[in-house]
Amino acid sequence: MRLNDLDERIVHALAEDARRSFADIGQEVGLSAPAVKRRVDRLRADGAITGFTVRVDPAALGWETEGFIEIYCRRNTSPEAIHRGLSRYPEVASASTVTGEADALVQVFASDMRHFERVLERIAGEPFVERTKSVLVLSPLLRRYGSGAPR
Amino acid sequence: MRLNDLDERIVHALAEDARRSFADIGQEVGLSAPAVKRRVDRLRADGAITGFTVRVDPAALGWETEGFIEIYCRRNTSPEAIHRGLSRYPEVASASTVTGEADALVQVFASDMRHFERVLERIAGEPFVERTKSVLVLSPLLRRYGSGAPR
DNA sequence: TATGAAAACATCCAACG
DNA sequence: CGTTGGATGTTTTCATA
Repeated sequence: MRLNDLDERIVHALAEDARRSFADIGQEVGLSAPAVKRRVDRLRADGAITGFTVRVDPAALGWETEGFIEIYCRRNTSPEAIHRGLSRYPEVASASTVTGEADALVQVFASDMRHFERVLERIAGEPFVERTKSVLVLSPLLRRYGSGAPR
Repeated sequence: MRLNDLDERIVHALAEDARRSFADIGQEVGLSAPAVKRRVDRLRADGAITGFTVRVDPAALGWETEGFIEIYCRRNTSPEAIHRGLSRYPEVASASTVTGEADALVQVFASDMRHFERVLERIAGEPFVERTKSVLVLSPLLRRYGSGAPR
């Protein structure tokens, strides 16, 4: 799908502050509050906007330990099953199915090594998980668009 | 700083939908709306919450192809050198040094496979890079938090 | 099909207990 | 931290181009 100029400016405004009022955004882009809302509703319905989220500083939240867990699933595990299984963990920041040997790559934030280990063990114990392989982040070099989508 | 269980549940609720009302979140965590707002204000002031943003479908913005590149560096490559080398690529969304066999894990968004391949080749040709190993994202299952502050 | 005006409704937030 | 009430924001309805 293609965004027009007005939509792009609205998305840009929301990207900077997703809690700005529609009236406020409307003033910036030259529309009334209802007009902005209608466009945002349409963008959500079309799937261009998938949601609104909070930008957090992991360290400030006490999540000092970051790592990636590669998951090797049992045969015939659906992506939906993986999603269901992983979405219960608040420590999971992102997850994707990937090409290559592993089936999924999961990004995890934990308060410390003990916490990370505990999460790893619980995920490894999920019924759809055959085995895991994990790497710890030593130091984040770049976090341009974060773990989310780029703008 | 340390945040308690209540703060964490509030952040989690906002991560799922940053435009939910404070009253709504309050019901979930067992607090009144003003109490939730006070905590959110404090989390913002402390830098734990750095803002609110919109989650956009990368495809809608023309970023159809996502992948991770593991970088194996030459001996004696500093994290700073990796950072300098990678920060010139707008396609690089995040990068970290990691434990394990590879030295760094790099997240890349590209417009399509050809674009991704071009970026991969250019990164592989960097003087500090010995070899690379990459996986493509088949489908993103979960994308919970927005970006933290770049460090 | 998209917009603005207006009204009904919900939410926010500063002051107070 | 909860409650209150005036201010502000949201969302539906309706008329218009």
